[in-house]
Amino acid sequence: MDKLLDGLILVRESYIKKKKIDAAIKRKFLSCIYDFYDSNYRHLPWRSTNNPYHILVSEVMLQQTQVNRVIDKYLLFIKKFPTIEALAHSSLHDVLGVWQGLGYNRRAKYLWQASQIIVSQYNGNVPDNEAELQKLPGLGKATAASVCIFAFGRPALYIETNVRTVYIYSFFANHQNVSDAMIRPLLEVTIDTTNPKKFYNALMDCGTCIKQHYNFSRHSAHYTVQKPYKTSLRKVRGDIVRYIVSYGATHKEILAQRLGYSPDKIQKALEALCRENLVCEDNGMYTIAKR
DNA sequence: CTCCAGGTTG
DNA sequence: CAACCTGGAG
Repeated sequence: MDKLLDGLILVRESYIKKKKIDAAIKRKFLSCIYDFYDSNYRHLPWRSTNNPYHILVSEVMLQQTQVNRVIDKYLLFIKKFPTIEALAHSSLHDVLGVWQGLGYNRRAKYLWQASQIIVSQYNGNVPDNEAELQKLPGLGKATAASVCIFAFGRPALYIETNVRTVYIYSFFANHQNVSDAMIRPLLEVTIDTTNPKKFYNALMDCGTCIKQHYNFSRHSAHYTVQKPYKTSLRKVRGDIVRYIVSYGATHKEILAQRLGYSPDKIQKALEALCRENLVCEDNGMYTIAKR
């Protein structure tokens, strides 16, 4: 791992000297990340499948959560919903039940809706190009690219936190506010089009390693500071969904009482959840939405 | 207890 | 650009 960090510093120095990435620097960069990858490969369940639906599930989970928290949920999810048809035909209630612990409930709903669109409009086949993938709910630029890469082996340009870390460490270590627009051209010339899956898997593992030693997130233009937890509605919303998922339809006064929030907070959270169609009201009782 | 990781949506 | 969620780290 010191070998990775030191090797990439040599890449950085050559790049500063030559001010561009020539064939020699590209070769050096790739050999650094592949050497590391060959001896530090992480055996992750979604790396040993070619099932595009399973890849889609893993990528949606990974866009919001760190690897070690996704592994068990991913295995549980594909066990419970082994095919895209199984997911499409399940209730949102059941999907959210498996999702609890991952966070961001609306993304579970987007994934569920995406599965229904794929079944009804794509004959159950996950689209294999970025434009179509990006039309699906919950898939933006990054996840569309990652599905192209990991499900179909296409050399898409994929920029997420680990990729940013590797490129900032290798090429922008003394910069502030590095934007994705600055990273993209370097990614374009360094990408290993002969094996995009291996290339990006290696970047993921290298990024994770580098982060254990340096935190470059503040160098990225994407870095933001979160609002304080207590002044937001996040926790209340999550608690409500978790309660309804385990106990079924519930009256709002019961929610306030059981969860220990003021009726006002419960009311506000319920309004937001209903507005997003995650929860709905059925004469005084709140349940998980049906669609 | 506070801080922090993560990409998409509206 | 703010909101979304959870749980591990400090």
